[in-house]
Amino acid sequence: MTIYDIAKKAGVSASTVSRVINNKPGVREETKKRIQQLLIKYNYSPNEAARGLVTQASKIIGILVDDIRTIHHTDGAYIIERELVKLGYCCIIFNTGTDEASKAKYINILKRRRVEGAVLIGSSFQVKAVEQAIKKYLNDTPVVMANGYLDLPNVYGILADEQNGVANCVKLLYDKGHRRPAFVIDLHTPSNLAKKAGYEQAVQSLGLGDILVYETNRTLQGGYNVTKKIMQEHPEVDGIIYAVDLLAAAGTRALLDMGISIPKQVAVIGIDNSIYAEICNPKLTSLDNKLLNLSMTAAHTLISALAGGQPNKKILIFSSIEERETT
Amino acid sequence: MTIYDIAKKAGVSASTVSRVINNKPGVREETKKRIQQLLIKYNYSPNEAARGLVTQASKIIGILVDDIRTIHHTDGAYIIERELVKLGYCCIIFNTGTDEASKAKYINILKRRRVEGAVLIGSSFQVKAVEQAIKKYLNDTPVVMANGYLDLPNVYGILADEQNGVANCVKLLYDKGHRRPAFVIDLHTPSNLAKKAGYEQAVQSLGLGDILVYETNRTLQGGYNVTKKIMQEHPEVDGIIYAVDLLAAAGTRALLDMGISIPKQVAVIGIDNSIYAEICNPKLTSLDNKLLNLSMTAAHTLISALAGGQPNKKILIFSSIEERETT
DNA sequence: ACTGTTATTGCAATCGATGTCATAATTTGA
DNA sequence: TCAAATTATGACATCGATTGCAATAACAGT
Repeated sequence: MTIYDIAKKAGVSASTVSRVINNKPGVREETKKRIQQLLIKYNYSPNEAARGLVTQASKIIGILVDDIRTIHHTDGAYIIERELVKLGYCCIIFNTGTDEASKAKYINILKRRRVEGAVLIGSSFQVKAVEQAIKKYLNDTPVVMANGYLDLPNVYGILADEQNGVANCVKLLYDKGHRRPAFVIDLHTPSNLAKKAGYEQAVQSLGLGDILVYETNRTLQGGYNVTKKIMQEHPEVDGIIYAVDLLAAAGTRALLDMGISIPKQVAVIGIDNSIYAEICNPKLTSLDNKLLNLSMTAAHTLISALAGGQPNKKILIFSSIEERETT
Repeated sequence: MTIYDIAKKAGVSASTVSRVINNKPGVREETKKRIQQLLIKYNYSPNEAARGLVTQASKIIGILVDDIRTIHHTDGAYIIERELVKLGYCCIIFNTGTDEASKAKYINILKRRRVEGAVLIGSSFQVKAVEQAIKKYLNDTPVVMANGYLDLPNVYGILADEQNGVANCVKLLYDKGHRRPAFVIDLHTPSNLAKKAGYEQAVQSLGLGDILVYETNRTLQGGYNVTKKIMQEHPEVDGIIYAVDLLAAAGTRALLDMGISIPKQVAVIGIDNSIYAEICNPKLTSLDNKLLNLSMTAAHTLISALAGGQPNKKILIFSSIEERETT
């Protein structure tokens, strides 16, 4: 059922039908009524692709998510979607994985779909390949990075202040008498490297001795094993900060299984203050990077840019520590 | 940069450029090379909307998710997205909420975008308003329901066998000597009602006395409070089955806080076997509805239907119980 | 050299909308 | 009642691709 079919049935031209559909003036009330009834009768729905072709407005926003195992990234995508749908946009969502080349490929797909804006969720987009792809394909399309930044005229960055956040975690441990903190990292994303830098900075400025950074993969088993390893190699450790709550959750279990009391002997801090932190028993103290806030800010930055506004190029979201039972 | 721009620069017609882009035969090798170089030089990307208009193929799949708080629904959406992207589709994702009218609205949006197929994730799509909207707008578009079914020619249902699954949970408790099971439900979705029916059926067939069904909202606080209430009103209860892992996680904490030992005094079973069940301490025994399997099956059912195949109209996915530390 | 084939290429219609401009219909004013 | 102003409507170009068919070019074969 096209606009022409309706026009024929109504005995008018397509232009008139178009006017009615878009509620434009210049149609006699009587014909308008007649056309509206036909539109309903035949379940007419405009073809947005055709409409977008002539209006040069796809009304599509592209959302790329780097890692779907990261619960707040996927949650963030849904939050952003919800805000944009309110304005009549629709969102195409892709999970790109962490590989650079495939990210560039997805940015090209966004171009082919002629998206009006894009949101890149995850710090791993902060790489050369993405920068080049944006320059090449999304040159005059607003791009908002949720927890990342690239220095391009059309890119807006919303960043969590992770370095200071983690430094504050070390200070919290220090204030509670824990002088030998370790840090567990999984992926080497810019975000995680910032966290690590915060840990190192605080350890040095407080004079807490050697840096103790351990690596593992982002699984419960990984978090469990690395924790046992830490305690075996460095029994003097009395606090562990994990790059994500998931690992911290596994870590607390490892500590309990080793008969170590939390937080008395070893304190634990997770990062993200996700639902995991609350489900855990004992409940995790966690660095709250305000990721919900970050996603909302990303959405509204994009909305502002789409409306032709001049949003801030770079916004820093401050963190706080949600203390629970592991410190 | 359109196909005409490239054509002009190459000194050929748009048709020839189109042939090169789509790798069709009938272009001299030399001109082909020349055009390909220009395509790269000017970063040409085809406008998929224009292409879709003439080919009558949007290459878009619509995914509707009823409740983004349900972690396996959102995960399911990403799994389905990944499978379809491989075939060159792109997915528009909407979260509809549980309200019927808005679901119909989103189905209309899918129509306007001329999606080639749709996936509805969540049992709450199993309602009249959705049935009518599908009939009206997606009449000859394959629609796959992940955990739901509607009797329409173009609808395919992938269903978790929740009723039997929960009945088996009651039997498991029975076999372990727990004779007074309670059941906690949150939303009144068809899925949850099936779970409840399974509970009731098993309690009756095993002759375990009164039905003990409690309601709460899907929050940690809700799960915590309802558990305390159950134990206060019915201290004889020795097993609790929760409609979702999240509530079970909160419930175990409530029991522990009351000084009740798990599973000796009261056993706990969650449903979905999500990451929550593993993060919990003690780790939750959980009914595994194979939701990952369900999502994959949904994706492949849609893919088959898109390819013109005749997939099964209704597929039942059998569940199993993942026993951990709470039974 | 001329005709018959075959390999290249271009013209023009099409997809389903929108929007400009011209024209037809209606209303207003004198 | 007729010109002028206003309102309603339609014809047609356009957006950026694809594609069937016609036209041209290249190349054999005799």
